[in-house]
Amino acid sequence: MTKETTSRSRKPKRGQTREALMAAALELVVKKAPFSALSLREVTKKAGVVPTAFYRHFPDMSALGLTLLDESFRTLRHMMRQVRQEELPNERMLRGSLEVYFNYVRNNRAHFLFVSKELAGGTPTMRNAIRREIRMFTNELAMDMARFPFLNHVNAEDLQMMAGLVVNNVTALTQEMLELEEIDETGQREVLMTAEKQLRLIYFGVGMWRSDKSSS
Amino acid sequence: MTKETTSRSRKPKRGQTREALMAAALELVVKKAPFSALSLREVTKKAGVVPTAFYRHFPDMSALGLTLLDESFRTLRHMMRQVRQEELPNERMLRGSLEVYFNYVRNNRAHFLFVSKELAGGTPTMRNAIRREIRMFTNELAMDMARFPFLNHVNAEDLQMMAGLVVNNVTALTQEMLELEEIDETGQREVLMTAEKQLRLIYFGVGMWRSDKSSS
DNA sequence: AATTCAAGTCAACACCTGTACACTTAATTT
DNA sequence: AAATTAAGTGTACAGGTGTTGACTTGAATT
Repeated sequence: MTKETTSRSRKPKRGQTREALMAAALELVVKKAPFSALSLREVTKKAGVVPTAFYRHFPDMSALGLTLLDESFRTLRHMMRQVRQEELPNERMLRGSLEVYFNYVRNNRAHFLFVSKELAGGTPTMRNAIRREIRMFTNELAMDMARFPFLNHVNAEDLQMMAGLVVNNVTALTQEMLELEEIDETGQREVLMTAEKQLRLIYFGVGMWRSDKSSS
Repeated sequence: MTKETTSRSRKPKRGQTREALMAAALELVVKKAPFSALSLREVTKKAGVVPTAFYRHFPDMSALGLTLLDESFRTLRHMMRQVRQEELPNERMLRGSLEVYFNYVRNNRAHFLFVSKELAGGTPTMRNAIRREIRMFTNELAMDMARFPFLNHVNAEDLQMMAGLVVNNVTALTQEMLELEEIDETGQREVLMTAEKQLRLIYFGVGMWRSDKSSS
């Protein structure tokens, strides 16, 4: 009967203050300052809760930050997995993938803003966590490319280099996108078109690449 | 006689507190936190001066930030101008240019760290100022490329796109470089080599590019 | 029905923050 | 030599900060 919520560590039923705190922090990041500049007190205030209540859910602000980071990447990884398993990369699907990705960015603006700001300005712990996630994406992309017959003759190191090139650019374009107003659809379309051209250019370059000269 | 320092607004002779304040802020950015998280008081403390002395040189912290930004880009522009006027871009000089650039980054680590952190986490004013500078570099690179016979048939929009691709990547690699310890020369060499390969790949892609289909 | 306990409140603390104001001092101008 | 002025100091205040400890409360466990 009342056993819906199982065993120990029952979910917070009515008191979803934890979520409120995370949402408040995220909102402040969007419209005020980088996460590292937020104070515990203003987060709790925005969450409509007394400062000391914070400690019932997180030991300190940096713990909140790491939770937020985890949340951001968990959903992003999920989306990436879907895009990836659709088809092997080729020029045709490029446009589609980019549209899906940037649409996702658009719908998760707050999380991306949070990550983007912390990537450069966060604590070392935070920065390393983010860079590790990005490296994971790069690795997965490199693995996908390895399966592409077109690239049989390219060695692992160069595949990594190519994937890095793509990821670097998408990251930069994402940040460019985040700088645009939410309503600026023209600007967003422009970024998308630039992205497509840049990736196509990379695609051409990849086609010409020869992994000779070994790795001196 | 005593007229060495001219007319009004004489240079601060002994009291080079202004420079001390800027140096202190820069040092704190390197080893503590993004500029936006620094307090006026800790900057003055590190500069060995009483808090209220700050106001003799800057109206507030954000003014110090803008001055720091100006200083950062003034010397960077100077270096870029030298590199640029050497020769038209081609594959041979690529390695050399990259070495010069990354060497410069290495020798101005504090300034680059400052800019890198403010690019994402600074005030809107700060972010816009930085993005404007970067856009200027992109434009200049596009102009250089336009002079390249190889690229006669590429229209202006696409040149801009290509320059953007290069700048995006160099920016990302610069940040990667800044994450490395100052003593990690192996890592730095690796970044340099990756950079060279990535730009060469872009170079190949540029060679294949055709600006047809106009801009739909 | 009694008990336990997670999740909330309130009051208080020691500290750090930006800035105003009045004062000194040494150098430059007159 | 006298006057001015840029650049430094010390004190003070009102406000924000993280964190403590003791208290309340209502729902889940027993």
